[in-house]
Amino acid sequence: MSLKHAILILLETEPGSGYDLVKRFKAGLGYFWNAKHQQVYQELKKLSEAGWLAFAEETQETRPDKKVYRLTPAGHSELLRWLSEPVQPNKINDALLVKLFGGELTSEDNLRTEMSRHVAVHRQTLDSLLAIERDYLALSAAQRQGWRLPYLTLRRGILGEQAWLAWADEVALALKT
Amino acid sequence: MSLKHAILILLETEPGSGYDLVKRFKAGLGYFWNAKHQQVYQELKKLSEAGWLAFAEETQETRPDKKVYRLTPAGHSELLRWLSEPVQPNKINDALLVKLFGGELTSEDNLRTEMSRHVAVHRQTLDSLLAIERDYLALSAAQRQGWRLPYLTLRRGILGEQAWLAWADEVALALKT
DNA sequence: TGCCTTTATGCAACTCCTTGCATAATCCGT
DNA sequence: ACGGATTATGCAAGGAGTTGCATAAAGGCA
Repeated sequence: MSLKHAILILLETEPGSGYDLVKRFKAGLGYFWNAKHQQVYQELKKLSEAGWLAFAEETQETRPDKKVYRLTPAGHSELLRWLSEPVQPNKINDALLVKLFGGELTSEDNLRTEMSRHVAVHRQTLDSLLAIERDYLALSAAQRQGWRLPYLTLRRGILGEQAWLAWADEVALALKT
Repeated sequence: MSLKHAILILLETEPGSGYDLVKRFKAGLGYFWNAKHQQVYQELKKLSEAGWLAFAEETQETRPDKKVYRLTPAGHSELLRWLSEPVQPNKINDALLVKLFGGELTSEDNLRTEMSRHVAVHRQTLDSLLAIERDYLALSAAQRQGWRLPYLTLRRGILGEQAWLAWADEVALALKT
């Protein structure tokens, strides 16, 4: 999987600690790659052992000490290798659809409630993605240049959420009977 | 996770062997819940041990023997319990977006090639979903009734793939520079 | 005759990911 | 003064999912 490579990408841009990475995941990459803090720490350990990362322990006085990780040359070339190699198309595992598929066995009311719970989540995600898009579009053309590719991933999030919500409308209509 | 429950749903509709289930996954549920044959067999074993499934060994003459699994009453009530309980919103792990996010480190040509590979896959998926939809719409209103909810999951697939392809057009435009 | 596909199931070993717990200092609000 | 959030890292155990291998008989095609 590519948690490894997501971490390499983030650290390539800027070295940081596990804790930093978790925050950076939440701020951006996290919309299309999920990772709990545990997994990040475990992966950092493995990546160090593999020789792709090196860390320096930084002693802090008012904060707990931290390990600042950065790519080694081997890590850098591994990242380039991965980028040049095809990634496999995403596999989907969507429990909500499983539930809907088998929904004859439960009440429509239950399905409607479940749907509205999910609609709320998706609407909120869409809102925050649109807020990020507004910030991006407010930048000067020169500044936008650096975020060109991440912006395309943001667009994927926006179009994906909009399609999800359009689908939810269809479902609401079908369950109204 | 809900591979367990996907299997329960399929077997509730009709008992079958592991081999049957794998085929049924490929035919329908597989568009939104992936499982390799290994995992299906492992899961069937666990579900039997948990008392949610029972199996009968069927001796066949011209074919290898098989185990036909069906829900026990405990399995049935577990399925109802699961259906009545909220499922958590889906987490996304999309390696292609990770790659695009870090795409500055590689050539645009590489990104374009990668995208067209994925476009081909998504177009094909969309085509087969649309073919299934045509079959569904050709049914009589009475027949359609039984597939009402699975049809909604099919719609999710169709709208999702269309949105994906619309996004790919945006990306193609952005990478044309 | 020889080879590939289909039917049918499974072990073993591994990686990936989640859950629960644990520690410890500091900052901030009430 | 007390409690909760923030900063910072990690172990241990287990569940979920992948990869590679193994077996075995029958059907279809060239």
